Amino acid sequence: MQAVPHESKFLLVDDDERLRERTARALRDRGFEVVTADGPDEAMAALRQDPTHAVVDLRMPKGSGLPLVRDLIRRRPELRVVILTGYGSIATTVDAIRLGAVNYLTKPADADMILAAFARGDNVPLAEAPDYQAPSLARTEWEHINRVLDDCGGNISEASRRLGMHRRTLQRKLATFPPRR
Amino acid sequence: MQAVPHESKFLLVDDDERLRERTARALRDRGFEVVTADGPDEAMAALRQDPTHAVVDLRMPKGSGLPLVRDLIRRRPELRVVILTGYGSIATTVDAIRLGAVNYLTKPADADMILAAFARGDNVPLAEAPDYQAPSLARTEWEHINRVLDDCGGNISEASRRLGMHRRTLQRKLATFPPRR
DNA sequence: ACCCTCCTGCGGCAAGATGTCGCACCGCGA
DNA sequence: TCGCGGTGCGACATCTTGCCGCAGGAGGGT
Repeated sequence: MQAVPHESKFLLVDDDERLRERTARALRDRGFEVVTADGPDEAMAALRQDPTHAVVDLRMPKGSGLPLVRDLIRRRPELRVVILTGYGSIATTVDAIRLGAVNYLTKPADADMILAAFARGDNVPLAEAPDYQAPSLARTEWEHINRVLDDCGGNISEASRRLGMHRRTLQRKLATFPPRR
Repeated sequence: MQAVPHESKFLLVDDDERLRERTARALRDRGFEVVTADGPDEAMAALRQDPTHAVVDLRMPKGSGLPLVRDLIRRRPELRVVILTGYGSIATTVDAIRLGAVNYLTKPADADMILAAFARGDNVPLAEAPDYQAPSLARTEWEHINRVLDDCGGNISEASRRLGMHRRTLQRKLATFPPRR
């Protein structure tokens, strides 16, 4: 697995400005150039700055990011795209890969995860020994909670509603295992 | 989403004979031709019977099904392949899609799910409204349990160990929500 | 300022779920 | 036949959860 070339230029597409800028900064700190866009139109326009890699959030206010992925790749076939997907929504991930994305990322993704996704996306590891380890129930629960919580922008009440659990319970769970970040 | 043509011929690749034959029968009952294989070698050999669609289990005793997917598609580019993946192991699913598989299925998959996967795999639904519904915790827990349990061949003790929960607890959960099948 | 709504954190209690024993039984291979 | 591991189930202590309630804060509308 080779690393991402240092002269790469990233295009970040996400509607959440805070998250986007934070990630952008993290990538810049690592010496990469970064351009950002908060929606499909801006993203297409940003192609003029010739990014080499793109990170696209699949779930944006103005519809799915899927058409954007298609358009980006159509316009710039050499552009390497990874998608940011909310929950482990495999279905749309699969769609995105079919459209030419090289990899996917689940939502709370930091700069290192992004770089790893690109590095890994460039070559399909055929030899990979899938010594499938069944994740423990506690672990999947934990990840799902984190994902939904992140998806609700940290809103505990909202997250508890979506998760179908009592707010007090979520609070207690979060107190037990402190959420990352 | 168009249906799978009636003159399709399926190739089922799975090391579990019972499951394989059961699925084969289900597909034959729906009027399709079916050939089966219990491993990569048999699968490649079965290409001589000119299947149009293939279902490949990614997790087989002799290593990953990934190389097989690649070889199948390389030899028969027009062959439509969907993969059978254990848990929501997105990573290998993504690899398989990159290799040219048209869709994926999670493990306890019946004939109808297989047909649906093929039907859906033929066209990427760009318009799909991703009205992401966060699945409830209970639901994801339920699905994960089912997957692992299936993966352990129905062995409750083994599944409880992998899930990190007490056997008695798993028993009780299974008694409450009866597992499908 | 006022009201209203929503979110947050937390205490407490009853009800429910879980961990941990133990026991009887069964199938299988040495 | 023995040992091993799986299964189903009962009982009980203990942890977890649901469901109250309350106080405080942030934001919007009047």
